[in-house]
Amino acid sequence: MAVPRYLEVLWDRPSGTRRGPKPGVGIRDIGAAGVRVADRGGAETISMKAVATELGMTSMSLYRYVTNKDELLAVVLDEAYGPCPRDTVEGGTWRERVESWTRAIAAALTARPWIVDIPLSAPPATPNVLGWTDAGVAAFEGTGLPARSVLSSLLVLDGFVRNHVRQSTQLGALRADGSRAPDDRSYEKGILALVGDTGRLPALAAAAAEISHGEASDFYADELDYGIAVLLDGLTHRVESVRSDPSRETDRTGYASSNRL
Amino acid sequence: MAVPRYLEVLWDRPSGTRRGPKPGVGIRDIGAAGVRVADRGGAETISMKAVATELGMTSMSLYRYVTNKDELLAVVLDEAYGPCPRDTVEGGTWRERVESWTRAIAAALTARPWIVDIPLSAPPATPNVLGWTDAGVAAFEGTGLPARSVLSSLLVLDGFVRNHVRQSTQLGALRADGSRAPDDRSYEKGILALVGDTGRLPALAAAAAEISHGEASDFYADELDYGIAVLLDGLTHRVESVRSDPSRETDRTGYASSNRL
DNA sequence: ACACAACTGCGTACAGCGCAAGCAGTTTGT
DNA sequence: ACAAACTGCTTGCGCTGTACGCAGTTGTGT
Repeated sequence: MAVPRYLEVLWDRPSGTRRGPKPGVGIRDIGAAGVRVADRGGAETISMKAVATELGMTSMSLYRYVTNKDELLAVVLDEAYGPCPRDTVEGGTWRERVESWTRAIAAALTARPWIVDIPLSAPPATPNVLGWTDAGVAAFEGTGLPARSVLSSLLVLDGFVRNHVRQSTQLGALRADGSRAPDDRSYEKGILALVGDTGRLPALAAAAAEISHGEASDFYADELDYGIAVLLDGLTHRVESVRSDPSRETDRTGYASSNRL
Repeated sequence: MAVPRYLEVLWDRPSGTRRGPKPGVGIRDIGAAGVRVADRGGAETISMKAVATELGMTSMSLYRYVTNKDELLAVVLDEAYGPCPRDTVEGGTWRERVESWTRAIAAALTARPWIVDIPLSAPPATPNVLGWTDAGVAAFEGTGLPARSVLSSLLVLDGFVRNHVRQSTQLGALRADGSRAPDDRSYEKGILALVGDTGRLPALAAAAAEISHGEASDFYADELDYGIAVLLDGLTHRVESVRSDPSRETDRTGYASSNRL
């Protein structure tokens, strides 16, 4: 189970001298080409042919750089994320750092909403993606949380942001080019129209009714702010409990609920 | 923008009398067939041909029931979720209800991890999916949270669970058939091997090192417990602040952070 | 200098995909 | 009786990922 070649190249680890013609393109070029393709037509337009054509090659030439489409997607994904701006996790309290890290991820995903549609069968171990994780870990410095909890926290934050972006796109509040649309509440109204007269799902119908006759709002920003606030409050609670009882630092059973399913 | 026909049928809304031969299958049969296909080979094996063959039809016959693959996926998804067990949101405190709702979703997704791999371009307005949302809204009854916040909370919870299941599958801690594998920490060790000698990403390398020489643990359960605990703590904070200051009930600017990006 | 190995890029080929169009047979309303 | 509406099917098109093999280029070993 050696490290795949495209990863060696991405991490700039030269593997001795190479014979044969110089490669016509670098992997970063491939990633950038894929990003250009996806920026135009979304994640599902990333095909071997499309990326190859963008580079002026044929699709089969691409297989000299990646062994299959999954690797191509990983390369494109890494390029799409780009490097994490490290100043987002410098200075301030841990809570400020974590919040700004989370908002930086949200900004990156918002700029290219198709990122969350890329189907990957394994977490990519690429420089930029891991760079974001590294910055996230750094943001939690000084909290006293054990490493495992820090990574779990990053997963929670990242999961929320990813779902938020996906939902915003699906509801039309976020356009493919990253610009935002006003919330016309058509979704809530559609739910009302569909569910209202069936008599089923009374709780949801009531909620939809309550929402649809309020004043207009910015779905994207409101949702993001709410989620981040909830998550940070939860993390604060966690950090404070670890600080008041440092014996819990390596004991994660403290928060395990009794009714595991 | 009328309601698509497959939705009308899913919601049992008969549309007058129909001429011609009786349909050979019902949509629920189609959904069940799709679930059987995906149970065998994952979400990406759900094709028109595969589902049709499972039903003893040709692929083109399926188009008499759904207009495109997206609708087929929505039908399969609805069947895969199944109805929400309503007793999970009855009795107890709101926190207990919300926790058991979240764990019920986790159980449903864990039983069929391919659910999170289904690519949908719009949130499905199908009975079971909306039924889960309805139950989630009901779980929040009595919290005093405004409807919009309740839906936002459900999105946060659902987003976490989805990402948790995806991550568990990708790391090998959750198998395709829903059974769980022990955490061999191969991912952390892979990260260490790759990042360790590059010298970059020191925070992540330190975290991976700290994790990989601890005792073995159950990634799936630990991660799920941690996330749920963090989220519920955050929601509790939210509920308490609304209760102590009911004027915030319809004012969501209270938690908006100052540094929107 | 020369052979060989390694490498790049390309052309061809194949199975599978989503789906458009059209056709035969069945059921219903008029 | 007749037409409208419906089901299930066959055929076909353009697209996908990728296996295979070949020509040309470059470095290494003798």
